[in-house]
Amino acid sequence: MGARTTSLQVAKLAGVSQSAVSRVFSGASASPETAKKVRKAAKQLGYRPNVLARAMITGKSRIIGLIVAYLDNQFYPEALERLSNALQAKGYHILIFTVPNTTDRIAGVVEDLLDYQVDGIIAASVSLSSGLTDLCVKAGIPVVLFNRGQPGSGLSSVTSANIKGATMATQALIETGHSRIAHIAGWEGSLTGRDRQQGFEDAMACAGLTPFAIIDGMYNRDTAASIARQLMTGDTRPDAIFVGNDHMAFAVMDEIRQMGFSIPADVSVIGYDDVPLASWPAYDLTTVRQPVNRMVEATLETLLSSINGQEVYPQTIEIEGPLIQRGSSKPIKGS
Amino acid sequence: MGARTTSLQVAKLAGVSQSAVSRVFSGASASPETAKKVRKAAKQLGYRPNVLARAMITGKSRIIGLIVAYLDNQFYPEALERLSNALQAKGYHILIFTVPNTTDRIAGVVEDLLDYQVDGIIAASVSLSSGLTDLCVKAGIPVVLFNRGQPGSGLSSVTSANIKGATMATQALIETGHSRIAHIAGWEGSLTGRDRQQGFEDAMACAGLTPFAIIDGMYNRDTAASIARQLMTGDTRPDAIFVGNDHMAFAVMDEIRQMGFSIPADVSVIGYDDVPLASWPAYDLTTVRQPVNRMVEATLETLLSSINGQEVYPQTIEIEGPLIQRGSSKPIKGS
DNA sequence: GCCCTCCTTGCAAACGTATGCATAAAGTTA
DNA sequence: TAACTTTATGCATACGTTTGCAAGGAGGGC
Repeated sequence: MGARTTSLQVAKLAGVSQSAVSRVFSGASASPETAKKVRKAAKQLGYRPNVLARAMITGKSRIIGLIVAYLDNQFYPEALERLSNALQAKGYHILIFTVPNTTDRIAGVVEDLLDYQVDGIIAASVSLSSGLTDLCVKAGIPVVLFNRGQPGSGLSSVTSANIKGATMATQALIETGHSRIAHIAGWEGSLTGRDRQQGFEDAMACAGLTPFAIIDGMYNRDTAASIARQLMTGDTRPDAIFVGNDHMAFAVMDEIRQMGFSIPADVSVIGYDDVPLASWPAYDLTTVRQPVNRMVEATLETLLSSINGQEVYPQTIEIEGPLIQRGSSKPIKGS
Repeated sequence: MGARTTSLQVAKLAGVSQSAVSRVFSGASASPETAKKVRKAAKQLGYRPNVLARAMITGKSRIIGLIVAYLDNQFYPEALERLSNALQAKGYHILIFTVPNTTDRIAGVVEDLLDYQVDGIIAASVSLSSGLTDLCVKAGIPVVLFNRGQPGSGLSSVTSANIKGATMATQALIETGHSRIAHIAGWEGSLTGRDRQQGFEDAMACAGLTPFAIIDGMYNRDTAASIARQLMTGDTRPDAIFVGNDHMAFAVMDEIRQMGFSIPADVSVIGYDDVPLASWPAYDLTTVRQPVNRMVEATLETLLSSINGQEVYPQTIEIEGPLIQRGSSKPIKGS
């Protein structure tokens, strides 16, 4: 057992050379009759080409490394599933690397990745130090950042139009009569978080309003919840909270409701991402949609054309998504 | 670019043979001074061993194939994260294969898996036809079923003690005064679903009660929701519903609340899994905990000892978890 | 000082495939 | 039919490692 059949054994059975077998299975030219003999013998022996051996010689492993940090945020499993399905359809597969919250362990992870000779890397919500970036570039391995830009890194990135989305969300709050608007930001170490905060600030300034508060929620449920409690405890309270992502927004809603407040009567809440859970009645969260499908498509297109040798200059792709009005914020008048 | 440094280049720089370099990096014996020279040269060149080449010769790829179907059920991302972290710590990595809901495409997926020369396979909530099982056995690749048993398959499996857990949940409902208890089952094509149903029926029979209804929810949100609506629409309604997993239970709660009923005043709801979301205040779901940690540990222990050549007879491991009492069911009297 | 053992090291052969090169066969054109 | 082009095939090498084998050197016991 454990001895898989090789192309040589197939060759012998089919009465041809090992090269012939290889050519049949790698799509190179071969006469119809040889192909037939080879396929018959292969089926008989249950032969399938060894991907690793093939990878050694071609230099293409057909493995894509995926680095992912926040698997508890529903956005990422969904993205993972779509990435995986799309890649599988193209004959690639995902080698997954989960990275602990601490950023320092990422170095080891990237090195591990390179050891596997991956054809490309998708970094979801993860920042790469310039040293690591160099490592990948030097190894000739394309990297695409998913849902997290990194200016000056020279890497391609695919995100939603975070500034614009946050602006839309904030404007919607302003237009529905809110004036004491707080923002629980995403982690300020991430461009995505900073951009959403930027959009918030722009919209506020544009309306001549001062933010009620801006506090870093670290993309963390507990942090966000305790910030929400703090915000709702003072003598003057916000009448709306724009939260840096849905994952935190759920915690905020939970906390606020537990304090006895009503959403949106006492305070409106808007999130960002539109994860499936946002549409579930228990939360019914107004939020800015990140179009996962199109983000995934753009990511793969960028990555795969890099892999296929087309010189792709680092591009920063931003995809716009609509504001999805739901029950956690006051409805727009007249609509 | 793209030209990674090889052990041969390191050898030349260090003034030793290529074998020496290999031995240093594969942990074989080498004198301290050689090791030092090699490491220095390696660091200077940025050398790291090529895992694929190593895999070719050793026959060990240090890749574990993971087949997973329901990534929208929060239980699986969580399990995935823990599996990945634990495996990373042991020098393994996960090649992920998402499988569409249709069961027929699994064949192709398993073949793809074997092509990558994976050292082992974890099938999460997926059934393998006997043909596929044979394929893996013949290839000498150990398979462990995670959260889904498959009697007679000859494969090891790790699940929670589903019959017992379901019995506990049902008993809790009975003890708190419910008598018209319905069960929205997991997919009847899965042993996990059948076992939980079994536990439900046992407990009911034991108490001399007749199930109010037993309907297959297919592990699907929409299906579960429409069943819930149907159950709550008749003139006699259940006073409790035991749902086959949390994922469906959330849909059931959403639907019931939207109909204007109150939980647990009008109807108690109990789920199964204890995913993180179950403890969030919006649902506060009473549920049977599946101890993910211990299930992951057991899975890896079984899998890795198989991989390391220890003859492991197929084992069926069931891990017990407690009932977690929360607000979606009436509290036990006196507690 | 001799023999034996142990540790270290280099040589060379694998692992299973893809592919350049040369040759043979087949087809095309005049 | 001859010359030339295209297509098919086998041989041999290469990919980057691990590892059995043999040889060399160091050290210990007598």
